[in-house]
Amino acid sequence: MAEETELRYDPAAIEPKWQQRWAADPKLYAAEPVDCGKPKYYVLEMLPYPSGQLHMGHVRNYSIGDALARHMWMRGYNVLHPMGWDAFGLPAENAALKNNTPPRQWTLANIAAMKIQMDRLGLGYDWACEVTTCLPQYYRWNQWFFLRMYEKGLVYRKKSKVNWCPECATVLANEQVVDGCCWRHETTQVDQRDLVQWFFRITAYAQELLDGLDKLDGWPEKVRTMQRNWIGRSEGTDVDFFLEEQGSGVRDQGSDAGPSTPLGAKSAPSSAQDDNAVRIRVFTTRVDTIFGATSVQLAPQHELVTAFTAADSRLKAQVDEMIDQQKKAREAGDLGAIEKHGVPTGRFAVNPYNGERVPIWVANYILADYGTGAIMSVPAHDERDFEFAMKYGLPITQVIKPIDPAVSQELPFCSEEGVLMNSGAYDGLSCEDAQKRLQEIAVAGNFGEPKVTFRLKDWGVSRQRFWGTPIPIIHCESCGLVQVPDEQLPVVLPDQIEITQQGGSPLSRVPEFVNVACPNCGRPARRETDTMDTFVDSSWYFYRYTDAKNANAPFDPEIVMYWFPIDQYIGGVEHAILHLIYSRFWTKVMRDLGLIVNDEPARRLFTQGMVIKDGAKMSKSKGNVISPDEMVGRYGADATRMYALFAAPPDRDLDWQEDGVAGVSRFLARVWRLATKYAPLARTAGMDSHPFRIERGMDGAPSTQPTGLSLKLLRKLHQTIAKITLDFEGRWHFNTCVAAIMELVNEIQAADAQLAAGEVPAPVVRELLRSLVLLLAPFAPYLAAELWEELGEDGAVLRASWPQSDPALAKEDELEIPVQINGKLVTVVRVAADADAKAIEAAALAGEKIQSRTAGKTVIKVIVVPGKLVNLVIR
RNA sequence: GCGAAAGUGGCGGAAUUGGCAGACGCACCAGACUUAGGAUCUGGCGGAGCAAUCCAUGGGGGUUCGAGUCCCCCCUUUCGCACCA
Repeated sequence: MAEETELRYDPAAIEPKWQQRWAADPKLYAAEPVDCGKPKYYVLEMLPYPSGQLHMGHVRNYSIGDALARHMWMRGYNVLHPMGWDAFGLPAENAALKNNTPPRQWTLANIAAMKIQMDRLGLGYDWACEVTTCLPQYYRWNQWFFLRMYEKGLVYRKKSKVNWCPECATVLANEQVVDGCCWRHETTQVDQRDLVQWFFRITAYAQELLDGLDKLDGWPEKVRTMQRNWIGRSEGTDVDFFLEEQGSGVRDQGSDAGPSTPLGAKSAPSSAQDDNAVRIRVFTTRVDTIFGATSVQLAPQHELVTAFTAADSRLKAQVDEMIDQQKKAREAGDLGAIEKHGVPTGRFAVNPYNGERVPIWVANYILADYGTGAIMSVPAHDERDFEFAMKYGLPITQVIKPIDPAVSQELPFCSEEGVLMNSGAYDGLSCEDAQKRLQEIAVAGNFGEPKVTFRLKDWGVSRQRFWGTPIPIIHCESCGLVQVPDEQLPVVLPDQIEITQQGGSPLSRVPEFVNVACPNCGRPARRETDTMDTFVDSSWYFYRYTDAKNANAPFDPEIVMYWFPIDQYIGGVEHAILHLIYSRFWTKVMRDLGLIVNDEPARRLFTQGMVIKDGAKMSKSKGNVISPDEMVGRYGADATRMYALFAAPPDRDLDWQEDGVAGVSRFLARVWRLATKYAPLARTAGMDSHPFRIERGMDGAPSTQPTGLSLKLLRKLHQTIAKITLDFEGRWHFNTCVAAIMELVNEIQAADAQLAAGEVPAPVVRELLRSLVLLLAPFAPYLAAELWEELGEDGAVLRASWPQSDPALAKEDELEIPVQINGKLVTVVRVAADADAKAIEAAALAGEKIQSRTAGKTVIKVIVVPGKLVNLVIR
């Protein structure tokens, strides 16, 4: 065997060879037709943004998904395992600015580069259903959906304060604002601007999106909680306080020329409770405390404040300063830490329940965009109001006392375990009863109603960018907003465009794009120049995969019905609210459009941990980025992927240590040597030989039974099969799967001398190696393919059946039972695996160490757990 | 501040139901082989001790024959939310 030393595991030779073979076999990873008769399995990984470079997070995500897909193929499923590109978005425009490369060209080149990286990694995707969101074949359906939603009233336009990122020069959704800064530019503070924007009415589905979470038991609880908090449902009451008229002189002075009276008030009524009085609507979850309201607090941006300040320059200055201060705090990133601060407006409001007059203040802690932007302040029963009242010496009136007299009455008392006091006719009612009663009164008196408020806002989708889906609307001077007719879709992005850093939408500077005949009246009109948020693209791309080439519809409902819901979705937890809530919304909209029947996109969701390096997130700025190409080049794709699965359980963060990759690579080399060495022996056994699978005879007893070393190795094999199979069913601790394969290999390796001496029959060797390769196939596909061929097997290893564990063979016939005295380990005894408690106890007591330790002592109690342990309690 | 997850050797981690703590790998140490290699093989590797043994899963208490695992209190780290009325 002189040449043996020259043979080495060489991934650089093996991997390209199989890449070529696989590329020549497009059927290999292809989904089969819906009528193929097999059970389906849809495994989906989040599609990447084509930055040009895969990063380790992708490698990890895709290694998990690919292992699962390969396993399911081997289990005989019809697997859909697609990949695509989230190809619209700002970086392409930035690159265009920097390199003078058109976004399209830049993006498509990046896609080509990343596809090569994916192929090198050996990821088994069905490229026939590839989706690239920046191509008109895809985004025309964004436009189509937009129009269908527009027709259903789910799309609307409104002028609103929007989050504006000066760096992106575009609007951001609330979800894209993190600590007051842009999610892409973490140090760039977001401005507020007034713009007319397009919105998707996601709030129409707020309740359903919330309710659906309870049924998504295949999703991590963490994600469900985050979505619940984001939707932020709260039940309460809207109540109108009445604006008390000022002394007639003051009022009359400003009323004509001054601010338009807010909230539809007409003339100045004499009575505050007149039907025509200006109403200040507040939202409260604690209407039961309303008798303790000692002021009304308005957000600085509240429209009534604007009205007040128009006539009061001193107040205006104070309010402006407050808004400015909020802005600065946001810049500093500690909006929450800002001290409560307010100014009295000098105006008063009347409590509709008792006619009490309370001052109206403007306060910096009132959010303009939640509820009504106005609250009633009840210092005795709300911590924030308490803090505020203490600061400004506002009265604090207790109106709730605890039910349990033992509970401290110290204010603020915020519990709802109480009864009313100082509340007139309602004294003595429980908080809960009072809320109901007071709501009824408000409805009857026409000054309020029960109200459910959500924190979730409608989804602003307008972006003043070039590289996105054009919004398919035409502005016509005579017809207004006109839909682009379906047959004119897609509205295609112009090719020739100069990207500049000027504000506003780049498309507005392309006359050929903007100028269009109105589809309605034919007169000159202008196209909408906003493009859609890229989260639109990723909200439904996984439906398109099932029928990616359909030119007549976004997809064929029949095909979607077969594949959906997604059986397993895998991605990073950073998408827990943005992408995953939009996707759920889109699914419900498509269902209500009659396109699909499923309520939710994905049955199971798995969020993998981050890949970190030296305890910190990999980032260019920290200079700790490890490139997948480098790893693949040095150790091969198999070692890189397998390390990504081995180094930590998939749901936890993974610290990338190159030494670890080298270790996995050494392991694969060991497998390669072992398999190559004994493959010739294995091949001498016939293809159908399974001599040591236990056949049951007529009497139920095994008719063939391996013995000695063969038994030992086969037992380990079948234990390993059982362990890994179980993990694929749901626990997904692939790190221990890899460890189990290593143990198996170690055990076979330890028998090297006997194997070499021919002490193990060829059929057993074949069985061992064959199964080892099958177990390896989801984790190290290249090596598995290579060794499969080496073993003389026909066809792709992916088409072979996943091995089955034979429980009879996996079962140990002798066990080591630990024997404890008073809970401390003293010794172990070997007993038959099926020994009963009595036999185990006898064996334990017979042991020498036990004898000497119990001599002269009293054994009070003997605990025997068959198969587990013996514990002697002695004194 | 609120909520969630986590805390185990020098390091990544294992222990699926309360039952031999440290599987598997890395690093390290010793040895073998040698065409000297970032190769391979053998052995060792939580701490203390010559040893028998004792101590050890962030800290402290508890339940139990028995606790990394269950309960209570505390500490630390990470993540999410953070005036949502």
